[in-house]
Amino acid sequence: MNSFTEENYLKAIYKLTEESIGNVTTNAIAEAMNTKAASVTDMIKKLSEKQLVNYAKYQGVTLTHKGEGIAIQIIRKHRLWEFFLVNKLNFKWDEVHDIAEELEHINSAPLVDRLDEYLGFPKFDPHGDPIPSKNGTLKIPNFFKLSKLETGERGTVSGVSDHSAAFLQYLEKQHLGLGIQLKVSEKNDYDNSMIIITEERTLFLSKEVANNILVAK
Amino acid sequence: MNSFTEENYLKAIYKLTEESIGNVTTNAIAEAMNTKAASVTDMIKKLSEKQLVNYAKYQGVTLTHKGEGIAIQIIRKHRLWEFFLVNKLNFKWDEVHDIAEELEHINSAPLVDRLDEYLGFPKFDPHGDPIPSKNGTLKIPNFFKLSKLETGERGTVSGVSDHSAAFLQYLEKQHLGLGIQLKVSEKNDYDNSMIIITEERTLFLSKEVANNILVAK
DNA sequence: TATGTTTTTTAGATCGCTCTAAATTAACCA
DNA sequence: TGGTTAATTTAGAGCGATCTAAAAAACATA
Repeated sequence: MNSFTEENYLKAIYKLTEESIGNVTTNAIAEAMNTKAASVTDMIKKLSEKQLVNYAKYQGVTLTHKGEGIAIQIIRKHRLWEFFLVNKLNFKWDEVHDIAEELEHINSAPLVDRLDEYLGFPKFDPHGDPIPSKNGTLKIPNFFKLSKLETGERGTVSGVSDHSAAFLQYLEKQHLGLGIQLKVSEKNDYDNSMIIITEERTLFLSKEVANNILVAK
Repeated sequence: MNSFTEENYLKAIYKLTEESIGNVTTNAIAEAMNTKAASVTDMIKKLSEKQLVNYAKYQGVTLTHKGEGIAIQIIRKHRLWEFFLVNKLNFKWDEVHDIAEELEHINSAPLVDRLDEYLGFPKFDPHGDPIPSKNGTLKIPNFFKLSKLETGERGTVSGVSDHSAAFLQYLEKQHLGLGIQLKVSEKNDYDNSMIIITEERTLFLSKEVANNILVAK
């Protein structure tokens, strides 16, 4: 059995691995976990002894097969619970992250399986992130940053890369949510802002916002 | 904020208070928590500093108003989650205790309130224990030990005082569950065993079993 | 490639919770 | 009421996770 802390390290390393090429550095983990590099080194050694990460001094880490499996199961739990909170308990998508951070550490395989079944085996969580299946497979959807669309192109809002309440609430205010169809009406080269048209309204979006919205073409 | 450990101590003290008269002793807590008396003394001091228990050396403890409030909220969460597991996820009543022991420490008032609403504000958990309301009130139902019924008396199975999987599975095997109506057909003074008649069958129950079944008259 | 900078690791300490062993206090009973 | 037993507390230590400060390795670039 692994502690909450160990699980959080594995999850952080998994996510950093997705974002980076090559090994994940000590400092990157420290930043992601809001802790100090020295603490990370200690934990890495422990995880390495448990064969959950591959580690050589000064070389950063990668997850072992076993470590990756655990990380994926935690992510599965997190996303299933988010789905539950939004679709059964009527939470808004900006309210569920912190609660799911706690729920993801509940340790019971039958609970996860029954929850999955109860929810109808959902494929995506409320933020558009794919939910790993029981056996740990996860098909990465083909989403693009909205900022990559060209003038005149159309897309459907399908995910976000910033899960903060602040960002999600901003989208809410603009009436932007998953499933919204849009068309790029104008792109501004100077600041990379853009103007888009949805069924409801015309919106001005900054570079930051357009970068954090994921669309399917 | 209190740690899981602190919460478990408060819960244990609350339950011991229900069962005993006067202050709860160090040894009783140690036994309930599966730990050593010395550890209990340490924790008691900490809880006392936080004003969650009243404590004087060698005198045992009582919960303060604040401590009792926290304990009741944990019990509320435990019982709501048990109800959820049985009634929504189709777990059996002997499978839910350990999972609820984890879920009860999830910290989110809106989560508890919405769960309560989602479940239809249930009054009793799957073992017949009353679920405290949001404001912490808890009406103790008027249940008796089955062993207290006299020959010829009737009752309805309404609760259990042993929540172990072993006991619950035994009841299951005898087709005894909440709501079952029964009549005492015979009591044996020698070993305090009894024979009861339900709609379905006639059962022999030992003293131990009859002591742990609660009935409403 | 040598030197300065950044990253990472090590050493040593702290905090929360637990333990064993020993000391202290309370309770019981002859 | 004094002595024995049982309950409780104290003292001191360990473990997991964290930190700061200092040392070591890797890197970057002039």
